[in-house]
Amino acid sequence: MRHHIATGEILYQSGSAGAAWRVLAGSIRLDRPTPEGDAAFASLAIRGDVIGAETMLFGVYSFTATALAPCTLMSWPAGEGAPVPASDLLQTLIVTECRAAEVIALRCGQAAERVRRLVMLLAAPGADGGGSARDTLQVTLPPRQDMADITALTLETVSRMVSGLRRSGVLKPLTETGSVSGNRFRLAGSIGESP
Amino acid sequence: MRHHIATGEILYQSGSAGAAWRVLAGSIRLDRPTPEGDAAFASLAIRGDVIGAETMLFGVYSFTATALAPCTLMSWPAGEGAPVPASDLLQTLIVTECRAAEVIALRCGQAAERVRRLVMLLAAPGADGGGSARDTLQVTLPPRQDMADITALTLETVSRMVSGLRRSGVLKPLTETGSVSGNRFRLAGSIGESP
DNA sequence: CGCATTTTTGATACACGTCAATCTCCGTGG
DNA sequence: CCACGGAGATTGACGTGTATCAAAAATGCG
Repeated sequence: MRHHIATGEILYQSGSAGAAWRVLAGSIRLDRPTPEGDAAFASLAIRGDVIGAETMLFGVYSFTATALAPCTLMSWPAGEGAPVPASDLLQTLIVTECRAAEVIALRCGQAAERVRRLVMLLAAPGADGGGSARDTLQVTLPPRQDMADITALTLETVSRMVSGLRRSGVLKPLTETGSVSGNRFRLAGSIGESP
Repeated sequence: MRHHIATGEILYQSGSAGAAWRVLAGSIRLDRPTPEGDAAFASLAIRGDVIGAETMLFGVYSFTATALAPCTLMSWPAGEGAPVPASDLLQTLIVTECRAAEVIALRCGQAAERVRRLVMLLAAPGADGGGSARDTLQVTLPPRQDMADITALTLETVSRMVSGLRRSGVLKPLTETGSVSGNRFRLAGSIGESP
């Protein structure tokens, strides 16, 4: 029932058959095929979001879903055969609209601000072993190319901005127990820092 | 049942009570209030789109809707009291997702391309008196500041690009019978022109 | 250890933002 | 009817933030 995928893995392809999912942890990028044949970034899904709901009408996915970080997923709705309540669909619709608005906002303003906002959006309350890691936020940053696609910047600019966030102390490298995972960070100052 | 609003008019305000609408003609911008107090562009609605569906769950609008051109609207769903079929909600959800993806795409690439794509998106089959105005596309361009907000460019850059489109013959000024409407254009070459 | 991939850093160019002046379009009142 | 004034649109000159090109460094993997 629960499903796990690693960074870079494709959860489903546009056009293939399948069902909807709820993202329990991690982040997912959705791409849609362009008339020119290649795929363009279309949206972002984070913890709590439902993706692939279009299959309930079409049977096939409209977008391609790729993991931006290790993800935990669950098929949606929970009760397999049962019809989906209208309120659940509405809820999904609203969250989707808001997520879209946030992604659109990620493409406004200067590069440093945009990358910072993306990092904040991806951050989740620290889910480390302890249990009650209260107000510490953590992020697993996606590959730079993906961050660039999302923010409409280039890979190089994103890299520079991430370096800046590290230097300014907003991002502190985090080492998993045992191995060193290069893209995991702890966030200083949870919400609304200096610009 | 049918409702008309003019360019610049506000259809509804974020936070106020009301119901959902279907856009029959024209285009609408949706803005969401930011933490800083002001409003930021959130999404775009064009012919066929349903907006304000969140009121079915919350009772109040999450976004502020402003007309970008003279609009014709209709309350949604058509049958007032009746419960909305799940398939209609799904349909709305899917269209919303696609629209969001298109808006996100409007913020990729160079300025000229972006403005051209926005114009194409807003264009509708010529609805002039004739009846069967077959493959002629027409647009009523929004104020330049709104086009700038949508494409994440500046008012001045948008103005330059629109001028470029006029000079290159893509946009041909259109005069209404009698009065001259400054922002109405006819499109040369309906779909997929040279970049 | 050696190779492929990703990330980082640097130098340079250009597309777009910024500031400012002018123009056009309307409505208003003399 | 024309002068006046305001709002939006257009155009120009200039500076800068980011893209681009290129190379080195770090990371992961067999």
